[in-house]
Amino acid sequence: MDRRYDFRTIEAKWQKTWEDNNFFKVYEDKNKPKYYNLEMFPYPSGHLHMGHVRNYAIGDVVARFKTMNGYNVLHPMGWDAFGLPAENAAIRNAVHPARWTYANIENMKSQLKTMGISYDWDREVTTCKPDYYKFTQWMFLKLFENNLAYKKRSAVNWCPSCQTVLANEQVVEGCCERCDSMVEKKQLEQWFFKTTAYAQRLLDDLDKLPGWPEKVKTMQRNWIGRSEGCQFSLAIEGRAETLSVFTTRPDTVFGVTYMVLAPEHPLVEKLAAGKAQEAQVKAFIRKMKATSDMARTASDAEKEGVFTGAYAINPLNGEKVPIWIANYVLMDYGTGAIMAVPAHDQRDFDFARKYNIPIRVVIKSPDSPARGEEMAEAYAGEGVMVNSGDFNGLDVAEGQKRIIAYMEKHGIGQRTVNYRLRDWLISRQRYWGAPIPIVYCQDCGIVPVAEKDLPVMLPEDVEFKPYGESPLSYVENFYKTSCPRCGKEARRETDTMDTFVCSSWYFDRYCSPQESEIPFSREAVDYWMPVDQYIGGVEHAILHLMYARFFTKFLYDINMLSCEEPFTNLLTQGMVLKDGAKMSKSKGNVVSPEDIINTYGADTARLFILFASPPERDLEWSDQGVEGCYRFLNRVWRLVTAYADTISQVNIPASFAELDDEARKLRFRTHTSIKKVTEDIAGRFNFNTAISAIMELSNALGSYSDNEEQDLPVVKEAINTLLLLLSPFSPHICEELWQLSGNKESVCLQPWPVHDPAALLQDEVEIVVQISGKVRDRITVPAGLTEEQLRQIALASDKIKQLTQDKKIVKTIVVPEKLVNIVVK
RNA sequence: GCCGAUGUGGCGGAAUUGGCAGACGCACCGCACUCAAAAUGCGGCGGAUAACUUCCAUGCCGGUUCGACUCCGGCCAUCGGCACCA
Repeated sequence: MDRRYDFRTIEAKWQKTWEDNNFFKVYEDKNKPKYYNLEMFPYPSGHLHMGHVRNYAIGDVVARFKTMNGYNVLHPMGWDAFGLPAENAAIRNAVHPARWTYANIENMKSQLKTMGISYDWDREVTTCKPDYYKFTQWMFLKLFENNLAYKKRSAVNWCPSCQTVLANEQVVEGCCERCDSMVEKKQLEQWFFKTTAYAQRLLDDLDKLPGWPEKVKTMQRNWIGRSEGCQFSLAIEGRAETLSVFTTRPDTVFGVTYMVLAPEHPLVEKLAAGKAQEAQVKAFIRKMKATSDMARTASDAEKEGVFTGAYAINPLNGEKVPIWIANYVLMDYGTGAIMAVPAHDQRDFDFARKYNIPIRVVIKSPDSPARGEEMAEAYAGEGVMVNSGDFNGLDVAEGQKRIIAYMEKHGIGQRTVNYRLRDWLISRQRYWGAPIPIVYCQDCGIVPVAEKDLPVMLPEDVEFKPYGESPLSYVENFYKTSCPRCGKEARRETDTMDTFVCSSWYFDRYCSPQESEIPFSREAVDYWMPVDQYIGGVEHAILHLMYARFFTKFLYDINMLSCEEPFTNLLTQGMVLKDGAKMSKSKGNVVSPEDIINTYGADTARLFILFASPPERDLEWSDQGVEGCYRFLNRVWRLVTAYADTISQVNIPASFAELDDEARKLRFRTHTSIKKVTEDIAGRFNFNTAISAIMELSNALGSYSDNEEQDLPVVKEAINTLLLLLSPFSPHICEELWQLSGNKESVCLQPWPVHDPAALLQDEVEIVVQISGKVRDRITVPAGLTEEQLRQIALASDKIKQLTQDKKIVKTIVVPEKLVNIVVK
């Protein structure tokens, strides 16, 4: 047989075979253990990039490996198809977002198919199709029904370039996550999902996810930002209103020397009204409005503020303290007001020094100054309370408890927990998204669309230009409707939903994607969910992964799901870099997957991307590395085709009797490779080392030259093993070679090989002899010797004798099968 | 500033439980095949040294240990996340 490795023909052939025979179609099968393997579905930008290739190559190895190990594997793919790029492209190229999106999906799907991934395409989910977004809207209605979707007017993040509002999670360092424009604050009435109602569970249940990277859990914990303390009220001198503040340090309440409100605080104007400071206060508010959030919240920003002219009364000591407003207090955390304790809070300290406000020490430790004037910085450490009336002498922890108890007893305040997490702002003033199923009626107010009337169809004939309002608000036959409750003329909500809503439940839909009356069947999700292995980029650590967890908990609560967490194990893959930087058009360092697949084939592309580094680490793209993997597959091709005819006539016996040295060495390599590859894939996803073990097997086969007839079963076993082990990585070439060497059934339907422990036994092992930890000799000995025997052999070695002759042997350490260490003096 | 990760040849990386540092691949060098080149095959490849089976070497300094890339303490650098969160 003398054919060269024609990857083009081979890959097309096997992709067709798999497809024609529905190889990857799965059904619920109670007789097999299930395995739900999921890669994050892509946004259909039109082209596959290397990050996708890496993501899906990793996923496919896991899927094929699990299938060969007897699992019933669900491995679906779909499209996160709503979103801004489609709309922007529509505006730029005068093409409808739907057409643009569907064309992209078609293109990416065919690119994906050339990768040869084992997807069950019958389960394909496309979030912009009415049969899907019908149920995204259904989710909204359920949340609304359960008081978890609400509308409110507040200061929201506005991206002037995207012309829409953004959720908190979508603002990165004050800029829009998508387009990097500086985000502005706007007062708008918007729809929110009450994620804060789930803050504690989202936090607690992270502990139930041992299969998640610590890094991601930490990021979510920080994002949720739980802090314990108390909230209490202060009277305002000469007014009926009270001022409410949150603090984590109630033990320092006797150290309060002033109060601070956020400039946006609703009380500010009232407090300053008629005071000498009124003009100053108004000017400061104006200035803050003009300052971007980014500039204002930068930690190195200079603290500034003004006195309002009003005073509050400290409820614990009756003291009158001035109320200021300052840039360093934010309206959207806590109550938008703080008690300031300059002696024990660095921010308050900086501010007090600048404006000559007294600094009073109330926590004293042996190594902290006793007087405010002596302090160089605030003291936030442990100590005992001083200058605190009846509470003097208590330590920080005890003081906090006692102060809170006192406040609760006297109705001043209570213990509270505050979260940094905000509710999820889900309305978007854009066209290409799922319409929010709500109607506004003059008489009935906010009325949800009836379930039977879903989906609220996105109209097609629309002018897309964003004017800061949803394009739907200009489409009369969309917004004009009748009230679902009273039937009178009413107006539809014209905002659409954040696309993260769509991606918060798609993994449930994959379980039964054909359902038309319900979002998913209970039976199907009970069989498949939760996802056993989820794979995707770490950039979703907070956004998507927290929203999906929120949805899952909600669906559990309304008895739609039996699991409370959607993803049991999470693998966050690293980025694909070129010349040390993320591939991007602007840097001109993009390598196109299409080119690579055309030049070397999908098997090579997949192999390289898995070989170049472990999946969680960033991967440096190397054209020469790709070349090396291509060479390796060519070597495998030559090796196997050279043997194919011979071994197709050979049977592998149930047990191997007498083998000569060469054959035994080859069997040893075959079985160590099985063991290594299995452990590397199953145990720790180290595909790079799994591939090197496969290469070692191939090298061993290559240098095996002793072709006696009676040893051919050993060769056949080695070749079969090589193909089986390599098949999850580079499936097409393995299918072809598997067939060429006389096998009838597809390689990917074979059971995963199991190593034979007997083949791993060696008659001889090399042990290292050290003197005081330095290698001084190597001796080949029979396997299985006792410690004492090894010690004697080591001491008997000429070299060791010579090196130890005038030394005193203090002790010897023996590690069986490995080493002897002789400690001398 | 806080939290987390990472740091090993010319390069990507390996060493899984404290036991031979550098597996596997790339690059490079030599040889074979060839008129020649490519492809392929064989061999070499951390540094020092004339040489060795000698010494040095896993970011830096120190410690524990018979033995440390691995454990402990202190630093440095790079990357990522959070950042006036009261």
